[in-house]
Amino acid sequence: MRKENSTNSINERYLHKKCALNVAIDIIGVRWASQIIFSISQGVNRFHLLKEELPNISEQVLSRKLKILEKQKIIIKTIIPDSTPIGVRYILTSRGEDLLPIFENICEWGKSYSLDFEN
Amino acid sequence: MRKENSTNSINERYLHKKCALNVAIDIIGVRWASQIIFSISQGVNRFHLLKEELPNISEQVLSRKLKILEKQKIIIKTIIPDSTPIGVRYILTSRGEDLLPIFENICEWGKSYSLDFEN
DNA sequence: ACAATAACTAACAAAATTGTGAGCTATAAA
DNA sequence: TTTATAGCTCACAATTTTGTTAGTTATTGT
Repeated sequence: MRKENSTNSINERYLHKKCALNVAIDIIGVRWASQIIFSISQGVNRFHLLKEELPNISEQVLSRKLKILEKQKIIIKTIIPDSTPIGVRYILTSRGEDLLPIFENICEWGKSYSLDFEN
Repeated sequence: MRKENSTNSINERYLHKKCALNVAIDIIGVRWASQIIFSISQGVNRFHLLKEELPNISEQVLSRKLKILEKQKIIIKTIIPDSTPIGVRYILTSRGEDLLPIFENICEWGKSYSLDFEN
């Protein structure tokens, strides 16, 4: 899937090495990721709930994004005991929770930005 | 270039409307953008200096990114008077400067993240 | 037996971002 | 007059991300 030797990949690695800012940006900067993390923090923490909350996301895309966030240790997938059909709940790790105050700041910045442009 | 009626565009608009967090993320989350803003804040504020600092970026890509940041009113392009060949200097707007403390936080988060993964 | 629900997955296609190669303008120094 | 520097722009191609369609498993309720 990913070509390790494309300029694209080389540039990605270059930026990651240059500054951890770029590492973080590549995690939170992809579509849906920040919104999913925020939604989970608000209690929208199950597959079908996220599907309702984000009506335009397909199941395959949601599944993919959750899997990536899990691999990045930002969320943990837990099985709800004694549930049928089997229930899954996603919770934030402490690393995931550390993002929430940052999101607050980014959001504030975004609001003042939107004021100028969307109106 | 951009298809206004693709699901991709519709989803983008949906997320922007849902929360300004997603507006901001779409600005700072594209390749090179955050690094360029940070570099300019450090005095690497001319076209050729940025080219040196980021050896893997092509002139066309750098030019494109600067133009977008200018349109977003994050940087301002100023002509250096009485310079030959004509010199250009990029400076951050106050909106651009407001990003710097946020970048600090994101960077800190990225560092602790990298500790777990890159080593 | 059949539909419904939760939570996926695989193969594929479309769209968007990112990068390439060549060329341009203007000025000045060698 | 050729070369160098600063700062670009164009048309195009490669790569990556994002979205689509059609399934699957397992269990419960009807």
